Amino acid sequence: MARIKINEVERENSSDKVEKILLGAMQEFLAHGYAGASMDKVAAAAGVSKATVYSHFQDKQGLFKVLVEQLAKKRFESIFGTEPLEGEPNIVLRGLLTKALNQMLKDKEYQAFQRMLIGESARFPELSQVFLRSIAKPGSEIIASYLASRSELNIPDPEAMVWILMGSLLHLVIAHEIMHGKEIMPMESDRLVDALMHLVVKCAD
Amino acid sequence: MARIKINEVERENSSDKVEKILLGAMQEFLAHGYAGASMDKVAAAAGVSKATVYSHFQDKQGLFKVLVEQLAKKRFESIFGTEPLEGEPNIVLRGLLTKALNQMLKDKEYQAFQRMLIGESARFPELSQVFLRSIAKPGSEIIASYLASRSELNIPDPEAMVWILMGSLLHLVIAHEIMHGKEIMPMESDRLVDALMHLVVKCAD
DNA sequence: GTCTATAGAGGGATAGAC
DNA sequence: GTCTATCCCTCTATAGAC
Repeated sequence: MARIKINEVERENSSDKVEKILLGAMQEFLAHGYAGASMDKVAAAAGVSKATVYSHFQDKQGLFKVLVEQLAKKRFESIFGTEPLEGEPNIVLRGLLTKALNQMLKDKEYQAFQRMLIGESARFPELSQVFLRSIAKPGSEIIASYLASRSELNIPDPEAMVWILMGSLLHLVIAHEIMHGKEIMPMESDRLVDALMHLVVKCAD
Repeated sequence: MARIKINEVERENSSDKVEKILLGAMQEFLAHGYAGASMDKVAAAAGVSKATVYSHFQDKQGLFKVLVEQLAKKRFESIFGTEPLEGEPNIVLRGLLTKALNQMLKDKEYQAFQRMLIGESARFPELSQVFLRSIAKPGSEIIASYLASRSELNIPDPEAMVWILMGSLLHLVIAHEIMHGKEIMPMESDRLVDALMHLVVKCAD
């Protein structure tokens, strides 16, 4: 009985450390990229020794991959946590675009994640593919099937329309937040969403 | 006379080395990012000694900044080398979108540049701003003033429309080439351009 | 101006005590 | 499982010969 308790506690502590390491790794890798991050600083940020890091993860690459997959999973769940899309496009779609854009514009962790994924996409192509498969694609499909379901919108190619919608939002996030260009190329979120809604809704012949 | 000749030759050789170093730096930094690039390999790729690199550039950061500014300048000139936009939107605009998209999709150096700029945009915000100021903004303005000049298009907000157009193209380049997602999220260039042209041209009330 | 050689710091990864 | 101490390598940057 006492023995079992000890085992449970030990297992808990061990899992605790794994989470602390992943948290420290997140800080380091998101801030400095793969090559710029150091395992010493990961260990320090996690509050453990470097040897402990290596006892839970094979090497720097292994830790990095687990971290990215974990972050992608987290984002994935936050997408599928939304209720299914139904109702008036002029309200539902506008709400969706506004909410998605404002969330991306505010969420510094998301921006750092996106920046790191793109920055490392030459060295770690599988990881950017994980992101596309688990986040970009499912998100696109949800919106595409909504657009297709609203036949009154009369959209000739809903899938292409989704590329346009997502690309427009992405462009604003990259130019303004990731590349720090708010002052260089100003554009109001609402103005962009208005223009998109005009294209989607008002152009139904 | 002979002296002058010698000086000229020496000056030429020196400039030659600077260019060779910048070329080597381009290979290294585009392939591995700032932190992942090593000055030894830059020197080796340039065919000079490391000390020579440091005699022409202050340090790693200095070399990196000069390189990025040079690359941005090169791209800038290739944009302003295009003749001014005039004529039928259905031909001129479609041609522009198709050409711009296909060029970006083919040009591996451009993709690596974009990847690096985004990847380093947290550590070097001024450099991504150089890119926005010297490439993204001028390009946008050219297209915006063309759209505004064609009053028959009846575009309520030409600047917002440019965000949408450029964002859509950018999205395809990032998802397909930079993040290696051609197979995961397929989309034909022509299909995307068709959808964009439909929105721009056919929606003129 | 350019080289070789090297200083000096910090990186990833592990051995061995507990 | 976790730690401290350490190995060995590569990195940036420079000193000094030519």
